[in-house]
Amino acid sequence: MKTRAPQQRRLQTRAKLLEVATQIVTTQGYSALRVEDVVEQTGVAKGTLFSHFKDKDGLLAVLIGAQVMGHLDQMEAKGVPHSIDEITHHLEPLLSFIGTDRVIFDVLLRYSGSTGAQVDEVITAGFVRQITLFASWLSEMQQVGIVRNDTSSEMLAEGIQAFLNHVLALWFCTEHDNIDTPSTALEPFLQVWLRPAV
Amino acid sequence: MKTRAPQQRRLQTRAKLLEVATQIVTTQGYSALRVEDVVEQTGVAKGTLFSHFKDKDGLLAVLIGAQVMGHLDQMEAKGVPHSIDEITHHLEPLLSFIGTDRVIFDVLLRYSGSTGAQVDEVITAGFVRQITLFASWLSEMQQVGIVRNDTSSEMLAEGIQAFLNHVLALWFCTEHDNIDTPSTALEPFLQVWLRPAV
DNA sequence: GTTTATAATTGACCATGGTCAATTTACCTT
DNA sequence: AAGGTAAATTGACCATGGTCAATTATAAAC
Repeated sequence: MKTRAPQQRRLQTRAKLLEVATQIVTTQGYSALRVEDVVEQTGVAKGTLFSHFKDKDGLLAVLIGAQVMGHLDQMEAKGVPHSIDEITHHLEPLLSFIGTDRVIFDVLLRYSGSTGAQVDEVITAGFVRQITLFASWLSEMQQVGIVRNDTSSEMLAEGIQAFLNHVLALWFCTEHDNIDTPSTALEPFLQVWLRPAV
Repeated sequence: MKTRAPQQRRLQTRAKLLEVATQIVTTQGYSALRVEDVVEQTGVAKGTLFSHFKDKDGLLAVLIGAQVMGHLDQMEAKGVPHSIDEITHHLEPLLSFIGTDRVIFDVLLRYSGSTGAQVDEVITAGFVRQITLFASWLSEMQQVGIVRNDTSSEMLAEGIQAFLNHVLALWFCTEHDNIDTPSTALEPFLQVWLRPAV
């Protein structure tokens, strides 16, 4: 199957859609995004949006993916954590971003595990990158002896991912009448998961 | 606020709704459940369904909750596992039930963490019971020395929950082109999470 | 410049979940 | 039995995401 390069017009339309969607999302939040609003404000028909994005979640995934990538940049810039606590600190901005809106979490979870399948997907790429980043941290931390050494850094990285999702799920379920923020709740799990045998 | 006991009629209506919904779900699967179908086959108006259940997920939660409770009964009957592997075996039926349909996972996840808030909710009750069961297993296993003793059994139980959700999320994301079943994937995580320091 | 093939867009239409003012039914009081 | 009151039910209506045959714009071929 041969695919032709997209025309200018299409790229412009896509850019405009994303611009409008971003605008709506930043002023009203992710949950408030309505397909109707996006197409109306973009000045385009509804069908057009769905020819650019598989579904509403596909659009959201692009928006959210961009944010996640930004956070990953920040995290990467901070360098390898010196302690398990510091992992939590590095993660805090990402966690509180996801914690602001349930739909962010939902979209991330839906696309989370597709390791390598179609890497063009922003979310997938983000997850791969995140796991890779975690693994590189952990590998170095293992060498310094502040993280357990009896299993691979990849396994440990995936575990962090699991705990991340766990505390986020709790965060949304308890309707925030909970005292712990996601990153506070994460801390003890990481300690038990990562600390070397005594 | 005083609440009067529900009348016979209401109980019958609810029972009929659940009966029909169960029928649809067992023949066509959870994803195929349509509110329209349920009310039509029950011979009742749409509004009635929503006066009995908060929303479609609320209805699903009752159906799914019943199944989960059944699985918990089975698990409880099997007694305390003798090894970490055996935990996976005990969990396998529950895991493969959840693995059959994404909506089961979604509903469970949405209601998962509401620890104690309104225990009338079936799902919440199921989760509380599950965590309690895990914790009791782990506590005994800790005493025999086959599970790490450097943290509470409740913490370990919650961790199992996190890994359960993790492998299930992976299972649905990879569209099953994955070789590992959820319970196969779970095994290594439990080993690393639970095994005592060497 | 005309023709032609394919990319891009359109918008009427559909599917499905959910709401709520109005109506009917059941129960209690006198 | 009549009347009153709250529970239970109704169904027309709405909100929102998504589809697809038909139409229009673009670029390549001649």
